[in-house]
Amino acid sequence: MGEKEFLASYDPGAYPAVAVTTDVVALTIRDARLCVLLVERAEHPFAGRRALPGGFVRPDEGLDAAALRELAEETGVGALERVHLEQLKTYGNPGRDPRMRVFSVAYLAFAPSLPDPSAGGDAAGAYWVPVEEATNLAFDHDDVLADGLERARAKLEYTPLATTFAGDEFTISELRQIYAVVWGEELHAGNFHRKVLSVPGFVESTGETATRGGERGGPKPKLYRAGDARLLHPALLRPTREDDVR
Amino acid sequence: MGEKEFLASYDPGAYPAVAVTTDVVALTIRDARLCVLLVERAEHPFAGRRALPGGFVRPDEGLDAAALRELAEETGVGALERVHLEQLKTYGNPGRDPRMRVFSVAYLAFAPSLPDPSAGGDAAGAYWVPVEEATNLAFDHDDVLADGLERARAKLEYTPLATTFAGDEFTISELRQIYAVVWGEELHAGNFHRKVLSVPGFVESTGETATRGGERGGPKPKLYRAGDARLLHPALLRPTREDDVR
DNA sequence: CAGGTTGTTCTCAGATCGAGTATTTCTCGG
DNA sequence: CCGAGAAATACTCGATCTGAGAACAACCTG
Repeated sequence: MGEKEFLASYDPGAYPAVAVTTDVVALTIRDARLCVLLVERAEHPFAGRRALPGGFVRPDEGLDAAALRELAEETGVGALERVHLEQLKTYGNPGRDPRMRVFSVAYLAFAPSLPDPSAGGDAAGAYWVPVEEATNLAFDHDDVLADGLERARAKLEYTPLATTFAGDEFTISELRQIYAVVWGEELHAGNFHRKVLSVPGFVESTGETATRGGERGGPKPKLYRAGDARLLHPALLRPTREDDVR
Repeated sequence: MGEKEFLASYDPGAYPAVAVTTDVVALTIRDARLCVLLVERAEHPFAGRRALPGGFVRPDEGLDAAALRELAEETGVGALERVHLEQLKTYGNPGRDPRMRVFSVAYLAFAPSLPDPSAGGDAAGAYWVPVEEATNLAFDHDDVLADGLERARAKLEYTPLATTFAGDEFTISELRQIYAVVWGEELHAGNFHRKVLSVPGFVESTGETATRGGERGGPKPKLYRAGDARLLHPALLRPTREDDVR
């Protein structure tokens, strides 16, 4: 019966204290690797272990605002205009924090390549780690990261969010690289090209051309910017996986 | 820095109390209408208004368990084997409950047609309401319901969850009805038939035939049961919507 | 300059889709 | 008991989409 059962009988202090935090799975691409932002824990539980950045939701702060603030504190502000931030899932198993009942609302963030976070913000020990190396995290953050990665991979299929990993202007090949890195498999260049240009609103041409060809040769590619689509229609599906049955 | 910032400086009682609840968007199909389970509030805030069923998460209870318990309390147990329950989203804006800071973890449930809930359980005022009539709910439950409906509609596209609205055995037409009711539009019978049978693992034949034809005529349809697929490959897409751009 | 790489466009066969038709088997109201 | 209408299922057809590969020119590096 909604909150009413609880609140009708609510006696402040009668219940054990609970805390609500937000944790952020912030993803970016650096050197053709998918990386996640981690911090090193100094304090007691899991001291020395790496964890996702996060923290307490303040009394008058919304959840989205709390996640955005945490991210800004770790990465240094300013770069935050182009990030995409969305709620991922809430984790609240008893015992996930050894000290008290903590509910963590996890968020997923996509960011273009950012400078090393150590420089700005009050977070001394924050850094980007390739996702394959981000194991053995504190709390249940291994699970959170895994859920975030799966969500990110799925979102690339039917939303234009891959463009938030790129700069303002990008080439089709750079976009393909993003898909390849996040999905962990190469894509057919010709088909990808055709597909991207055929989905309405995915990218729009700037009319310009890059000043240089690729690293190892090739013509100067055309430049594009993100279009106005919110959903890709039809979707860009991952190469067939076998995990569709069981 | 995870929970550590908060907990390092945590002084029980120094922070205003917060509460965590679960609310359930439980959907079923009755009389060819998509219905949601609502309860009538008796107590103070929003007294007399309808709300989603939900309640306080107990100290040693996980989130999924809390949602399942709430649902069982409202619908009467027993029927719970065939329900699908998944986390939807967490709502925690300050002010969403006028009395104190409440975080609500919303769940989405799909259930086959159930008996009227008033009969069983301790919830006197629970009943199924067609979703179009479920407006003006307490708290921010209008938003929660809207999010749940959108999620449900999307999930039918790429998962076999529509079968959880049906009984153990069903006909292709009954399945089509479910899609039509949830999506709010008719589907081409022939194409739907072809599609369902061509997606591996969606349904499997029981070899049996219904004992009767349709209400208003037609041959006795074949019976099927849910297959072992977790994802539909390729997906069953909704007829083209225009809300893909903006 | 030569060889290898890349951006971009085409081709082609196979799968899929929307729409419509055909056929057969029912139910129901005279 | 009959005939009309409805539904289950199968089939057709043209348009579209997909994956795989080839072609070609532009461009880098050495």
